[in-house]
Amino acid sequence: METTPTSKRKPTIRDVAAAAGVSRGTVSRVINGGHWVSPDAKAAVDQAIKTTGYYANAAARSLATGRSNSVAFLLTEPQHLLFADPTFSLLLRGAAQELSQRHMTLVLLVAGTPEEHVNVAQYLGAGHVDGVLLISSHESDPLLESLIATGVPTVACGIPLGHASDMPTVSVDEIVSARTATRHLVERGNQRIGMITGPADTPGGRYRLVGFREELGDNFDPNLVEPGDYSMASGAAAMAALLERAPDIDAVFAASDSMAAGAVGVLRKAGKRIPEDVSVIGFDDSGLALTVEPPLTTMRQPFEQISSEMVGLLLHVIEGGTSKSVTLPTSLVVRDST
Amino acid sequence: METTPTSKRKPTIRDVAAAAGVSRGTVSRVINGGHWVSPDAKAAVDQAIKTTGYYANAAARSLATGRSNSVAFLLTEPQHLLFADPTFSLLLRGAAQELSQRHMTLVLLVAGTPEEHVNVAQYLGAGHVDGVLLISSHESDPLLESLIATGVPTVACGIPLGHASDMPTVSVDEIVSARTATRHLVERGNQRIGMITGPADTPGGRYRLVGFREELGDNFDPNLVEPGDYSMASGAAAMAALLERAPDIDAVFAASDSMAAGAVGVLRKAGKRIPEDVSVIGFDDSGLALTVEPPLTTMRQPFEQISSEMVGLLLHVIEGGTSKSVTLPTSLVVRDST
DNA sequence: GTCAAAACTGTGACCGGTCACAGTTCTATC
DNA sequence: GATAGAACTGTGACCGGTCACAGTTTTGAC
Repeated sequence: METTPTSKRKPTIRDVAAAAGVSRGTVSRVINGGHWVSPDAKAAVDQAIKTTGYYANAAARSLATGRSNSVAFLLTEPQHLLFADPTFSLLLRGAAQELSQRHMTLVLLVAGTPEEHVNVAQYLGAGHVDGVLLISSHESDPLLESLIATGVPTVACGIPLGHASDMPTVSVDEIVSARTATRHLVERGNQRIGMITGPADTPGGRYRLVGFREELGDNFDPNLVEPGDYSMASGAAAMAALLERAPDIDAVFAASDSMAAGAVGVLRKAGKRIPEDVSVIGFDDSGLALTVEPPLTTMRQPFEQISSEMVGLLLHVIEGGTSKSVTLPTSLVVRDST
Repeated sequence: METTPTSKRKPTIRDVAAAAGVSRGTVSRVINGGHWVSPDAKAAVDQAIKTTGYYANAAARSLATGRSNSVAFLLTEPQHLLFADPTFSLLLRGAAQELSQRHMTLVLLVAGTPEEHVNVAQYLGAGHVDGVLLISSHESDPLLESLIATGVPTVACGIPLGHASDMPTVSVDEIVSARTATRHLVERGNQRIGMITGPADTPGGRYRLVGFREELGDNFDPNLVEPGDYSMASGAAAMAALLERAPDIDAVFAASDSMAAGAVGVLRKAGKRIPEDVSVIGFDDSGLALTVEPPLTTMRQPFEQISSEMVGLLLHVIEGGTSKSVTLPTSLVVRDST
């Protein structure tokens, strides 16, 4: 302990007030924008803050104001899927950035196991955060109920199945996007088009399949549909199943880039050339798309915009504004896999 | 608004006390373990908590106890590198899991830009978290100084250059690991072994090169070393540079799997077969290693253990315990790229 | 020179918990 | 049946801010 300048307890607003020769109230005013305080007083306080090394105590402030200036980024996936999906990372990065610009903090909450569910419910109930960014939600998720019950402001990414109108959402038009992807394959002349879907209890899992089916119309063959869970491994497994059931398959639409990447691996091992023998299109444009050989054609989701819109909406609701939902467009990115 | 049970303000400990017919103190005791309270009183309080829907207010508790029951997961990389590196995700997941088991919360802080640096310093200064998990630190990082200055308990991942003894750390033996990787290539009979290093101002960037050089001894050729920044793109660029400078290169050791993956892409495009023409070994075993074709031989870092040790050490320091550092072993995982 | 409004400042109450301490009841022991 | 100690309970002070309000000074218009 050669250096012991940390010996004393942290300075409080009273210490600063004393040092500056003013009252607590004046110091508080300076901290919060400095309106209605004389230049002299402000200068003295600024100086005192510097010399004392003062930081406003977060807990005390929260207690007094009822605001915490932080929001939760809530993931409800089982752990092993969480970070496998680059989608989350993109949203996380975007949200963190957007929030930090507004001097708010992102608290990452993971509610994978039932045990964690109660932890999280407790945490949110304790008023630890001002709002919640709900990232992935499966149908009839119990957490959704308790979120609605506690009344904490929430914005969902994608429209939670069964709770379409319970909270503001930011989403892409799944059906239109899926139709665009499917049409792209049709226009390329593919005849036997398969699909690897996401879980049926997620909006992306359900509605991308709807779009796929709608676009194919009479050519839709339920035998060419295989479910996955968005992970690369599940994409590989699904592709293997499809290949076995329908060796003549000449194109596949995967509901995520990860699954598309898994599918590509299987196809290559099976001796198929991409796109000559089988075309592959993914969904997300998650950065992974470029690392696959060949680079994936995919439906680009505007993640930057999604996270920024989510934060914007959430803050608006927190401030007491009325809630509304936003739908953003996707775009087809053609690369070498089709 | 068909259901409006959320109308009234949240119940406080006083409401619970009143409902249970006991005092605030007794309620507080029940919440915190229930010692020294009669079974009758405890039952009444438990019941009252349920009927009122009470949750202890986090801010009030923090203010009174001086603890926040949350720790920061602090990243200091520029944004674009952050989530490209799967390493972070692994550590994040591990830490979140470990903390949630102890009913603590993980707060993700990103300090990429200088502006974010001051935000973060402020946040930490405000006592918002009980401790900090410092993930990636470049030499002479200003944030490091302010961390040390504010005296907030911190545990670093990897030994921060220039601050070796200023805080507890959890790390792997970089030099030994790099020697093991290099020896593997030598034992395979490779003669012209190159290396793609990490940034020289990070411990992994510096010491993995040291190990590489030590192991090669007189066979070390500085011409076969090219720096990267751990990203896939930088790995590709470095590999291209090496290939141009030394077309006879027959093996390459990359300081991360991401860079190895980038290198593999370039090698394949250059018509090199892996491992017949050029062997590639990575570092991390980050999950990416398995997605590369061929699957990467790599040095496995025990991320699960690293994050769990970090959390353990940090909590120990927070509780006032003495600090110590931990070094964990890596292991060679041989796959098809060597 | 008067007076009202604007600009500035200080004070006490309050946010919702925890904690130390004092007070009460219950048990066990001699 | 007195007494010590353990088990249990309630009270007031306190954590460190914010806020409403009251009080003081300055400004400007007539």
